[in-house]
Amino acid sequence: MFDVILKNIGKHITLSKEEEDYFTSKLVYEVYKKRDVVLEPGKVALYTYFVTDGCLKLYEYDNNGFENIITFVPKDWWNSDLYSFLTQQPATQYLQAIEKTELLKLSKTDLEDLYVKIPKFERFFRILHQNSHLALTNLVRNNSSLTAEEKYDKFVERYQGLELRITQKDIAAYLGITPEFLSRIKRKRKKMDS
Amino acid sequence: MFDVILKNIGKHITLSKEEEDYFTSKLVYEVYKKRDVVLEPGKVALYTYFVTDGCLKLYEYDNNGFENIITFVPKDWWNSDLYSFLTQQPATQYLQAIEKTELLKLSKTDLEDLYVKIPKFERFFRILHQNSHLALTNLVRNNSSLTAEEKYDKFVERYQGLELRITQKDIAAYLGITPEFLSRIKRKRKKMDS
DNA sequence: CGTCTATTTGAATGTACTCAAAAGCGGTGG
DNA sequence: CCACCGCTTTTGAGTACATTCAAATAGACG
Repeated sequence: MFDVILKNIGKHITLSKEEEDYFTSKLVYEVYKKRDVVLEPGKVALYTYFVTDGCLKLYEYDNNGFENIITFVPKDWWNSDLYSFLTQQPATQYLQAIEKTELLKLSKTDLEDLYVKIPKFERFFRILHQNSHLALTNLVRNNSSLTAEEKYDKFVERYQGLELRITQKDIAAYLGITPEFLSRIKRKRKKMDS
Repeated sequence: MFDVILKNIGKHITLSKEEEDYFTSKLVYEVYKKRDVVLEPGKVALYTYFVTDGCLKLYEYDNNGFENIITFVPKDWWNSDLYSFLTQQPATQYLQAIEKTELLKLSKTDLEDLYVKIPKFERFFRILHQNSHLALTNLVRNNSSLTAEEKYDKFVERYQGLELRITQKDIAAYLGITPEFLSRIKRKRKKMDS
C-alpha cells in the first residue's frame, strides 16, 4: 500500500526503516469515485494529497464563471490547494476525482512535525517545490508563446496517454481555450493524419 | 553589505552569528551596469543570484525569435536560470540588468555544502520554492483567464512602481503581448482617467 | 431505453497581431 | 551643450486566431 509513495520519496532522500514506519503511520488512505470531491472552496485544506492510483483535477472558477483547471494530479503526484494548505485559510480551489482515485493524505500538522523530527523531509519537499517551480516556469513560457494548437501538442506529449482518460472539456479548461475550439483543432489533426 | 540578504533569510529561519558568518563568507558581491549581461545561453549557471539593489530581467527567445521575459528580479529577490543551475547544463536563458544592479551570488557547490552544514537552509529554500510555486500557479491562472488589459493591471499592482523603471517593450515581453498593443492599452487608460 | 452532458459544426464577432510609417526620447560624440 | 543616431513608442489599416451563440449529433450513465 505504501510502496508507491515510499518509492516516490526514495527518489530524493533515503529513510531508515524506523523513519519509513513513522512517516507511513501519519498517512491516511482514501478511495474516491469518479466525480467525488476531495476538497472544495470554503473548507480549509488540512491535508496534502499523494495520488497512488487514478487522477484528480485541481480547478477553480474565474471571474467569468469558467472552470479553470490549474493542473491534473495523476498517479505519483502530490498536490492540494497550496495556498489554503500553507495558510490554513479557506480554499478557493476544488480538488476532484476525474476517475476512481486512490490517494494518501498527510495533514499539515503531521507534515510540520515531520519537518522537525526528520529534517530530510525539508530536503524532499524543497526538491519537490523546486521541480514545480521549474515546471511552472516552462508552462508560463509555453502559454505565452504557443498557439492553442501547439499547447495541445505539448499537453499530449507531457501527460503521455493521460489525455485519453480526460474529457475534451477538461482538456480545454486546462489549456485555457473553449471546448469548441479544441474540437476544431482535433478535426484538423485527423485530416492531416490521413 | 549583507544586511538585505540576512534580513531576507531571517524571514524564514534563524541563524547564529557563526552561521551568518559562514554563509556570508560564501557570497560574492558584484555590480552590473544597465544592459550588462549576468548570464547567457551556452554558459552554465554556476550561481544563484540575490539582488540587493536594482533590477534584472530573466528572459529567452522563443521559436519565433521574440524576447520572452520570464520574470523581473528586483531588490530582495533570488533567481537564476533554474534549470541550468540545478542540472549544470548550459543555460537557455539570459539574466540581464535593466538598470544599475548590485547583487550577491552563491555558487551551486557552496549551496550544496550549505544544505549539509546548515540544514536550516533546506528549510529556507523549501519555503522559497514553495512560495514561487504558489506565485507561478497564480500567474498561470491569470494568464489564461485575463485579457491583456487585466494582465497589465495585475502587473502594475504586483510590481508596485517597478513598472515606471521598466520600458514598455519589456513589460510587453513579460505580459506576452506586442509593444504596439500595450501602447493602445495605455492610451485607452489615459482617456478613461480624464 | 431515455435523459443529460459532451462534442461537433456553422456563422458572426472580438481581441490581439502584423506590417508600415511617423513621432518621441535618450545617450553619445563632437 | 547641442545635434544626431538609434531605439522606443505611437498610430493606422488590414488580418488571424480564438470566442460566442446557436443548433445538431453523439455518447455516457443510471
